[in-house]
Amino acid sequence: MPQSEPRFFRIAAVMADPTRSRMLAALLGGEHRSAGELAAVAGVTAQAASTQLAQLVDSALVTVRQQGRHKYFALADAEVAHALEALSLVAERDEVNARWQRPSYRPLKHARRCYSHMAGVLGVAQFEMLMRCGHLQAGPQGLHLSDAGRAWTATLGLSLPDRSAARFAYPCMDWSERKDHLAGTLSKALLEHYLEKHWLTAVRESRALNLTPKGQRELLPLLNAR
Amino acid sequence: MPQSEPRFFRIAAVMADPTRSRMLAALLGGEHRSAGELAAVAGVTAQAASTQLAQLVDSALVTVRQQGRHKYFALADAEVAHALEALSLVAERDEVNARWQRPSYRPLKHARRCYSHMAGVLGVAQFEMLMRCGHLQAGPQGLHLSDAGRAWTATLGLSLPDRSAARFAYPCMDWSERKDHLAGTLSKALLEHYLEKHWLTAVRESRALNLTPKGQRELLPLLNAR
DNA sequence: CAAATGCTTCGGCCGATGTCGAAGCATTGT
DNA sequence: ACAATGCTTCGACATCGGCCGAAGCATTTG
Repeated sequence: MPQSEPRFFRIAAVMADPTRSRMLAALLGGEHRSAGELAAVAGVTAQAASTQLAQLVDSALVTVRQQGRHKYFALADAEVAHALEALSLVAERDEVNARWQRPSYRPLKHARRCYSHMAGVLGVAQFEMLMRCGHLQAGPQGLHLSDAGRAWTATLGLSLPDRSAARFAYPCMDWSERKDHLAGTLSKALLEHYLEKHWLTAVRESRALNLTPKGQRELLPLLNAR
Repeated sequence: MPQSEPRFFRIAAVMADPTRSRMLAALLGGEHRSAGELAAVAGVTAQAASTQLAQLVDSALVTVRQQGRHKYFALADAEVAHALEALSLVAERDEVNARWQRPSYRPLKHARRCYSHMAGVLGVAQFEMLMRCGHLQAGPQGLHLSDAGRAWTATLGLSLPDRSAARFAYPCMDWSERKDHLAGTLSKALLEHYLEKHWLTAVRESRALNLTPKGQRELLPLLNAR
C-alpha cells in the first residue's frame, strides 16, 4: 500500500545531502556562482557537482543563467533563503549562545547578508530603529512606510522600490539574535544603498559585512536614532 | 580532508526520511501522540518507529513525556513547526494554486491548526481584522495589544497569556494563503477559546478545523468587523 | 579547423541507513 | 506470580543514492 509523504519531505530531502547543502550555503548570501566554483566549495568533482546542481534546479530551489560556456547559479528566491534560515534557527537552538560567542563567528554575528538584506546585530538594530521612530507601520498587508519613513528614506537619498510589491517589507527572525530584522525589497534597497555609500563592505568568500570607519561615523548614529 | 556541513544540514537530514516526515506531519497540529499511534500513521512496525522517534528526540525536534507504559511525543516548539511550514511553503511554490483548489484540500485551506494556532482563510482573516481594527500594533519588540485590543479580548471573555512573553504575538506566513496570520501565545489562547465556545471543532485525524453553525453566527462577524 | 575549457552523461562501485523478525525489558493488571 | 501490553535492542539484509573515472557535447579561442 503506497503511502504518501508530507509536502515538506521533498524539499527537506533535497537539502539533506552534504554536497547540496554546501552549495546552498554558498549561495545563501545571494550571489551567483558558476558550476565550477560550486564544485570547489562543495569539495567534489565537476561531474558530481553537475548532477547535484541539476537536482537543485529541478526542485526549483536554485535558478540557472547560462552565459557562454559558463552556467551561473543562484537561490531561486527569498522564500528558499528563509526556509534555510528557519532550519538553521532550529539547528542552533541549544548551543546558540555558546557558538555565536566564538571569535570566528563574531563578524557574522555583527552583520551579514541573508539572501539580499542585512541581518545580525546591525540588521536587528535597523529594524528596531525603523519601528521605534515610526518609519514603518504595520498594516493589514504587512509593514508599510509612514510619511515620516518616506521623508527619512528621501533624506538618505534612497530611491524606493515599488511600494506595492507583495514583499515590500516584513519582519524576519534573525537566528543569531533571535529578534526580528527587516526583509523585503525595501530592506534589499537599503543594503545596496549602504554598500554604495561605503558604510559597509562585503567580505570576500563570506556572507559577513564589514562596517567601515565611515560607516561607524555615519551609519551607526542613524541606527541608534530615537 | 574533512569538510563541514552548514548548520541547517543536520536538521534537514532528520526531516528527510519518509517515516520521520510522516511522524512530524502527524504532530504538526500540536497534539501529543503515543509511539504506537505514530508507528501506525507512518505505516511501519513498532521497532522501526522506536528508532526513528529516538532520532527525532535527540535531534531535539520532538519531546517525550512518559506516562506509565506509554510514551507521548510532541513537537519541541513552535520554531520547529515554523521550519516545517517554511519548507512546505517552498514545496508548494509552483503548484500552490492548483493544488489548494482540489476538493480534498478545501477544509485545510479554510481553517487548520499550525502547531497551536489557527491558520488558513480564517487565520488570515483574524490577523487582518486585528490589524485593521488597531487591536494589535507593531512595536519595537514585535506586536502588542493596544488598549482597544485589551478591551476586545475582555469582551470575548478571554484570559490573556503573559504579555511579556518573548513570543506573545507575531506574524507568520500562511502557506496556503500566502499572507500573514497570527502566531504566538496570544494566538494560541484565541484558538483554545474558540474551541471552548464551540465555534470551531477539531476534525479527527486531521489538522483541519471545522466551523460550526454557532461559529458561523458568532465568529464570522467578529472576524469581518471593521 | 583544431585545441582548450566547462559542463554533462554513463556505468560500476561503495557506504550509509532504514527495515524487519526475534528476543528482551519494563510497567500494568488479574 | 503470571500474563499482557508497549516500547527497545540486536543482527542480518536490502535498497537507495552519491561518487568517481571515462567518454561525450558544446562553446569559445588560437
